[in-house]
Amino acid sequence: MAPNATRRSERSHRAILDAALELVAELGYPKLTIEAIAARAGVGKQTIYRWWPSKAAVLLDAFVALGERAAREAGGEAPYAFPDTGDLEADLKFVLRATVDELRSPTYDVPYRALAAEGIVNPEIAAEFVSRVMEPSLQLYVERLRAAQRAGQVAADLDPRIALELVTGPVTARWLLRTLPLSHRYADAVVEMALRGLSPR
Amino acid sequence: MAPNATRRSERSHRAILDAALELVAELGYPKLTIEAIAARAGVGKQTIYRWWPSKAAVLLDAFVALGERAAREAGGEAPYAFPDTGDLEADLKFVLRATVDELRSPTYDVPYRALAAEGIVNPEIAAEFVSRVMEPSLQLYVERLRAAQRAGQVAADLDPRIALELVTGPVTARWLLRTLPLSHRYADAVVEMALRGLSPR
Amino acid sequence: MAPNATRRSERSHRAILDAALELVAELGYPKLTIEAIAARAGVGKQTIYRWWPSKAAVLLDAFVALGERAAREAGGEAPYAFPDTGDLEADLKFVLRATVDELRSPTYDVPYRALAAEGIVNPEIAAEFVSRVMEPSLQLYVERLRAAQRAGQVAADLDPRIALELVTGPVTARWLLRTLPLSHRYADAVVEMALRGLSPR
Amino acid sequence: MAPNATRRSERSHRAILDAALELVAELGYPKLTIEAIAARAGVGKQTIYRWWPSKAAVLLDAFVALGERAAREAGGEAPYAFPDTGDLEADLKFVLRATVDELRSPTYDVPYRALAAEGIVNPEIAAEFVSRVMEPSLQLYVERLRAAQRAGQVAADLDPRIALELVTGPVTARWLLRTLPLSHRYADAVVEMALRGLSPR
DNA sequence: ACATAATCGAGACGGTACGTCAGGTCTTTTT
DNA sequence: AAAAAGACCTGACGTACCGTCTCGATTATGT
Repeated sequence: MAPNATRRSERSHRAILDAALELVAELGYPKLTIEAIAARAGVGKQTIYRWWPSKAAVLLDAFVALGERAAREAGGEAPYAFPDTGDLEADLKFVLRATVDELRSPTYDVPYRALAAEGIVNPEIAAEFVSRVMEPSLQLYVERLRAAQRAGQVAADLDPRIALELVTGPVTARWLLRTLPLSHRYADAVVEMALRGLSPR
Repeated sequence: MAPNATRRSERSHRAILDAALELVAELGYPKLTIEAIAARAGVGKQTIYRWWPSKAAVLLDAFVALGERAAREAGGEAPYAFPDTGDLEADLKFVLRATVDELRSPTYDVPYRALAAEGIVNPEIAAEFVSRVMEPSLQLYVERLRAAQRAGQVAADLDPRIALELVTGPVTARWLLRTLPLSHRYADAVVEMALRGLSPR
Repeated sequence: MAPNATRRSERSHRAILDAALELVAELGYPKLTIEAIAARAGVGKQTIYRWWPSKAAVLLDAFVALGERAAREAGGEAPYAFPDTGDLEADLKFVLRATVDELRSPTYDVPYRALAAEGIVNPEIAAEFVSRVMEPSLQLYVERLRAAQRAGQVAADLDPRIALELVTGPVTARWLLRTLPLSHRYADAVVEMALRGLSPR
Repeated sequence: MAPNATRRSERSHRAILDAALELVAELGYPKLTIEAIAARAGVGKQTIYRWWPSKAAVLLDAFVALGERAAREAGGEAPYAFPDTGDLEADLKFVLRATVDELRSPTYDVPYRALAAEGIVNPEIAAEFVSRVMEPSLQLYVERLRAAQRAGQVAADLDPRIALELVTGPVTARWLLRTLPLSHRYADAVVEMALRGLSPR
């Protein structure tokens, strides 16, 4: 029943992930089909069904692989580093602007959205998506915020895991629901408000 | 070409919306089909295609109608009022806790998620969803925040349309991506952090 | 469940039967597929599955329709007449030679064989095949033999339903199993032996 | 290319033939698959493809082996003897009744039919089937009929190869096409008619 | 009051993709 | 060298829905 992973064809594996990303970009997620992925990858449908339960699972693997490849190509040493210049506001703005850029780049936007949409409706995919895509970067926020707490730049009694959402939540929500467009200006405004709070000083 | 809305069968219209909500709750959005809606509503498929372009559009109408019905049954006069007790923090917590409750009730959760998921991938639905479902309630935040600014409880130079997202964004993001569970405690923490900011005072 | 036959598309019906006969001639029965029939007929697969349970059933209908068409084109009055010149031996030879010709003509041979083969392994098809294709012609033998009994040319105590098989059985068996080739000479020999018997007179 | 038969595993060979017969009895010929045979025989698929070109070929070998085994178990010396009591009619009835019994026994019926069906549509299998299964027994008829001719019980000018078909053809045809059921009574009637002929004496 | 035209329920149709099965080839490891 | 195991590409299966279309049957005015 369970296939023997040691005999898996690495050639086909790669081709499937590549085809999935290409096709989701060309057609959009709803028109992405397993049949088309198989055809584009030059692979039998069964080879996809043998290793993945759904098109969402394929796309998730493809997206994670894309991230890994990008990381490998970019900085060799510090793949997912969060800057720490000592200036928390500047660091948060830098990262949040980078996030906005990523969310607006077509390479990431389409599969990212697709996986988010699938996850909204499909808890298993959501769990995988969160643990493999979201959490690793969120964890970097936690670490940076803890450093800021140690430096006295963030109130010591705050839960950093919640604090981070004050910064990322607004951007994520805007991006997903398209209530209003994302911009660097918006990222900056969110960081400033989050740090200073709404109440006047 | 364009059907004459005055001749529309109100009976069928209602039956379709009801069937859509029932079925999305029973089967989940991906397994919801126009054919099943038609069968459950005792209606020809064409009657659905005549009035709606997609299952998402049907569900959106059904969901809006559900909201209107609920509002009609609840408070007769002020359907979507935002409390203003003078205590901004209390008012925000009250509303945000209510939002959390709504997002966790199965009646709302399933179709709400479905529409959000569709919107993520389908800009037209997103636009309709935002303008008919999201914006009306967000606008209430804007008004309440403006009142708070007049009362000197919120910094006067802040854009209330962005400020509100500091409060709602984290909740929306958690709900959509299921990073961590929603709770009243979380709602309170978000309001407190948003008002006071992360930096120590 | 059961489709409404009054709404059936006569256009598609014909196209399917025609395509089935064409394709079985081109590819042979084992390579005949419902998918190919649908494609050739310009029809959705479901339209075939709606009206027939299997490719054998399609082919059976197609073959019967072919026979009816041929009969309509040939003699308008007596579609399946058995000659009665008074000379039983001559009449039997005439009919058996015609049978041999038919069995050797590619138009009939391929689908005929296919249906026989399917029937051998599939009793439902066999029953339909026998009642719709075989029995009508065998019944003509019965009538002719009864006439011959009345005329004193065939022993009165013989069961004509069995007697006929003495004539047709050898031809059918040779044709199906391909033990030896069919020919007019063989047809004549069978008729002569059947009438006179193997024992010397 | 051509495998070396001396290194062939007799164990696997037997297991494959046994599995083929078991499975064709359980599932019927159309649902018999090479994969199932391999699984049942505890054998790799390639081991089947190495030695046989098709499932029909496997089944043919299995069926022949079955016959040989039965013959070995039954009479040791004269495996396929045709009785010659001097009474041709009795001898033919005896053999034809035995044939009817065999054709009605499930052990033989299913694979026999399967091979016949395959042969009808596939001339190569037909040729092998005829030469290995049919002809050996038909040859016995030829010899018996020749003896009868020498004894003056059969007209000397008849071709025994055709004469035999007058007896076996009707039975074979009935069996294959299932026009009417086989029985000892039917076998007897056929023998009587074949010997005496249809014409009155 | 009735003719008439649009809507309605029903569902057949040409399609596309589904997820599964098996065919026949190929490769890896074991005997 | 052959065998057991099974991954692979291929192609067909039979099913589910899509969105379009054609049918009477049923409203629901607008003359």
